[in-house]
Amino acid sequence: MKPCILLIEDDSDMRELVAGHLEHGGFDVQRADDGIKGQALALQYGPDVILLDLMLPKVDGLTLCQRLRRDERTARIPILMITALGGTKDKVSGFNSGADDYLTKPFDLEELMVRVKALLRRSERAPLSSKHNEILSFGSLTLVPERLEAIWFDEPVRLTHLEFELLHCLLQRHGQTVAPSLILKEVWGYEPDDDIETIRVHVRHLRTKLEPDPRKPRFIKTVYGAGYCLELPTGDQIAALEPVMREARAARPAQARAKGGQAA
Amino acid sequence: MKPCILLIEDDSDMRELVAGHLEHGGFDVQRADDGIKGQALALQYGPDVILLDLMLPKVDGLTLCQRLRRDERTARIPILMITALGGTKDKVSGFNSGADDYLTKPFDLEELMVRVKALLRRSERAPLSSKHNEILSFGSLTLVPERLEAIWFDEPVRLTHLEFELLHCLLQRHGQTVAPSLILKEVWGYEPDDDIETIRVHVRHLRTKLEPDPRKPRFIKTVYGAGYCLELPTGDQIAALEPVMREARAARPAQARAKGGQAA
DNA sequence: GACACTCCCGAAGAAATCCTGAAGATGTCC
DNA sequence: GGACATCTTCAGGATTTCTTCGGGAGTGTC
Repeated sequence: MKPCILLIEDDSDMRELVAGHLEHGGFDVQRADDGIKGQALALQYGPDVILLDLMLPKVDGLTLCQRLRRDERTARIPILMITALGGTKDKVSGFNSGADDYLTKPFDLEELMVRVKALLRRSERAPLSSKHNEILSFGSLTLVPERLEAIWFDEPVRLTHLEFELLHCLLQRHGQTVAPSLILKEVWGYEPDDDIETIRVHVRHLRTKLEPDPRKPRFIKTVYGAGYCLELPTGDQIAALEPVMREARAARPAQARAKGGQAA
Repeated sequence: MKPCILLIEDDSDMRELVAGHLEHGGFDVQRADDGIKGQALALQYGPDVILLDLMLPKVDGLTLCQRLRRDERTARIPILMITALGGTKDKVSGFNSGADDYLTKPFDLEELMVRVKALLRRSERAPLSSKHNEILSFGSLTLVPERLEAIWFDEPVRLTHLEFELLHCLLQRHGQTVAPSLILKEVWGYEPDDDIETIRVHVRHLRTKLEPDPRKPRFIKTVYGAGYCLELPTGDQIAALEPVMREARAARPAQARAKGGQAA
């Protein structure tokens, strides 16, 4: 039985290119060229995965995504969003409408294939959001569990598993100081042990990846004798910080952030 | 069991938008369109979180917030304040009247979600300052155990553990003279020893952080031969003192208050 | 005013906590 | 096995916080 994929994309060239590749890869592909038809087809066929372009006529991708999530019949279908990153912040912060993964144009067809298969695999073993596999967004930060990535001021930052969990833990308690014991329980699953040293190292790694100047943390603050506290910018602060972030990134080699991160 | 949220907002469009999103996110939402109804519903339902708009007919948000805090039955419900103004002034005065978190319009619905969930999680947080976990407020002073901070005349002041405990101890006995032996027992856990010298130093630190002129204490007074006594301004005195505080802060380098405090 | 007592100040030592850099340990992929 | 990424552990140093101490100022009593 071939897995069924719903492809919602208005540009016909792109649509046929992608659809052809998927069909050649052994998938059944349903096509839609706007949001309305997309929603109808999603209900009609109950596809295994939905590929959703962000820019769509009639109903845009974000709205459609939310609608699909709201409807019980389509709520648990994995959605892969296709977008042009680096545009307005609204798009990035809009990932929270319930997508499971994303892909930026232009993308490699093989990479698309890999991601679709990953989504299919995941929906088999983890029927619903068992832990956190939903995209979570807050201001200038977006966490994408599917690819262990943080989109931070419009640029993807690769994280390790523990770094991701740690950041997730702090984000869930944004503005609050989180005690080491709680972090250990949530991220490591430890009990009343106190291996605080390990936390420190991972916090440092997060800082080198996110902070403009890791020596003087702006966002991941430490509260002496109490724990760590995440303080993300909101509203106007985001726009005000953008030049700072850009400059900091230009100063540091990009590879130090994207790949090595801590060792380099 | 769904967590219950009380949403107090006069603008009906905004109210339904937020309420819908929260309900979709798995919350029970009670709605109120003015301060009076809001207070009534808070008592009736005992919600887990209260979303409170600042601009309200009948009773404004700040006043309502203070009232809710004063009433034993609603005192420990987390309050998330929503306002159109982004000025930090309003923000801290929001905290000052007892709010736990703060959001400015326009805000991202997902961000609201994260904050609400963070507030719900508060109960499980590890108490930072050993015993006290709840925001304690009196006039122009608010103690936030969450961050080991005191909001003092609309400006956050970072405290150390002992400073916080000491101030907390004095605030709980506001207007009374607290004997050193009692302070030692409450803050240090000592018994009838007399290490009064240590107390003096910490009182001094508090004074350098809070008093306009630490040499002539206005608020943390010493009662010769008896102990210390906290006397905070009330009512009109607060407004009268604000220019004094502002001037004192401008005269001293900000870093001396926020960071070093005592050593510098 | 002399005296004992209490309190404030500055600073320096002690202790706790945190950061840094780097080295092992482990697991994965080719 | 070797290259690589990740996680943990550790020692040294920097920072923050807490305590202690001597000198001096203030307070109350005789």
